[in-house]
Amino acid sequence: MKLPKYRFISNEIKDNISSNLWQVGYQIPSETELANQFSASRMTARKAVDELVNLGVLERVPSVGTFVKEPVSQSSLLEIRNIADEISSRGHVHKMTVLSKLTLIPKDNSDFSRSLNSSTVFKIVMVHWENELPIQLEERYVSAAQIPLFLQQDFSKVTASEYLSSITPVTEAEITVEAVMPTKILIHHLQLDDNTPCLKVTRITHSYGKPVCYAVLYHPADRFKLTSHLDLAQ
Amino acid sequence: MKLPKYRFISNEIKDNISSNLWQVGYQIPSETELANQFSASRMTARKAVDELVNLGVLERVPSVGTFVKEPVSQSSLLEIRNIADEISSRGHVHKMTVLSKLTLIPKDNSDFSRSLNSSTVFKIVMVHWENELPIQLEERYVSAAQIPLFLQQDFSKVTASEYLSSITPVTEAEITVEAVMPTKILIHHLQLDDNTPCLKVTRITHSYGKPVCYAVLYHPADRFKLTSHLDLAQ
DNA sequence: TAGTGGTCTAGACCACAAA
DNA sequence: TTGTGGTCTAGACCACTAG
Repeated sequence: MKLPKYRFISNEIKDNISSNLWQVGYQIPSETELANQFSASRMTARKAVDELVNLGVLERVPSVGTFVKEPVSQSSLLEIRNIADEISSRGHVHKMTVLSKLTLIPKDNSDFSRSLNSSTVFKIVMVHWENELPIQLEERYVSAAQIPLFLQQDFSKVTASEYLSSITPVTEAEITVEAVMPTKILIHHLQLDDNTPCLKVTRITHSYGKPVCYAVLYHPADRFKLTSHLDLAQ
Repeated sequence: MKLPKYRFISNEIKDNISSNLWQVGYQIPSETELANQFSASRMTARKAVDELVNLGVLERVPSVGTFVKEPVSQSSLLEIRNIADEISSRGHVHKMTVLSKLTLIPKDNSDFSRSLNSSTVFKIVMVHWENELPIQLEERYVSAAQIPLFLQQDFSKVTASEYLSSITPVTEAEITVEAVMPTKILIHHLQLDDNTPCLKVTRITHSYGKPVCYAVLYHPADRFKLTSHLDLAQ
């Protein structure tokens, strides 16, 4: 029932971070210092730091120090990464333009209405840019009943998926990936040759069993790959 | 450039597992024993075990011992299902034809040689058919040193991925998905129009850290979608 | 009771980065 | 030169399990 000392230390560190006392980029006390502060050996202090490094909360830089790490946006597996983060993690500039916002009463035969199962649906169409080059056209449908303020958000500051997951966590996702030839609209907005295929990613996200969002993402083949790393052990 | 001792120990353990000397459920030597075997302190031996526990390769049972853990079967997440199973689960007939079998001494600049890191590589090219319609062209590269009998298998009975996982379990995978226009060879073998894009799936699988297989799978866009279901909760 | 993993200590030496 | 993390040692005590 007793808390190990290293766990106590790592909890204290976590508290300092979650209370914003130690913000992203902050250099935490050295292992020796932590050991002194908590009257522990360096090995024990180090083990506390180890835990948080493995959790992705801290980052070690040899010979320099240990720092509070930028939290990774979404979950680990075939992670639905935030496109804005992904672009900026490549050191590039992300921009977003909205093509249209609509409120729809879906016909029952459309794909998204079957999935969302809602009487009123918001639709938004956006283009994401990486360094002035369009990289993704995003069509997104959400249930108006669940996310009533969806269309009033400014998605150039907080991406649509960030906004949605701040309201309601994503617990499940269905993903479909296809290769398609672009429509005229896609050719125009993504500035394509007519012979460039596109990756079409259709993603239905659920929150505790309820469908939240139906999204269709188009990416020019020559500017985009989908990658994922799987750890099958465990 | 020197390998830390704990890494050396964990490599030795991994070797014992991947060579099937220590099978699933096997109780590995205790930490004290490992320390003696490798002339290390118990803390160092323990750190080696820690690594593999975190990787999900080993499992500790307090007061009892440490055991080789069951790897989760390949099917769980974003699984690329066995194409034969998938086709027959749709009630269709699967057939496979081999286009070529080769033994290669890879040049260092090829994608697969960088990944496989092997001096001799087997390559096999196959086409999978669903009800007399070609649905996938598979290019597969494996390390000759690791899988010496690869080319002698009859993959119409046991698929290549089944054979490989019977020899050595897949513990990790890197997957890349792209949309590409087909080459002439693809157009011919997959019986395509020249305007049909293809999904190109590149998959590198590892077994306990060692690369096992580099596979490139091409699917006609109009006959194939990649789907996957994710449970993000927990 | 003997053996296991879980925790902890008080040292030590190293390579490296920054001042 | 100083401080950092990276590694390593040779002990120690504990709670727990199994024979």
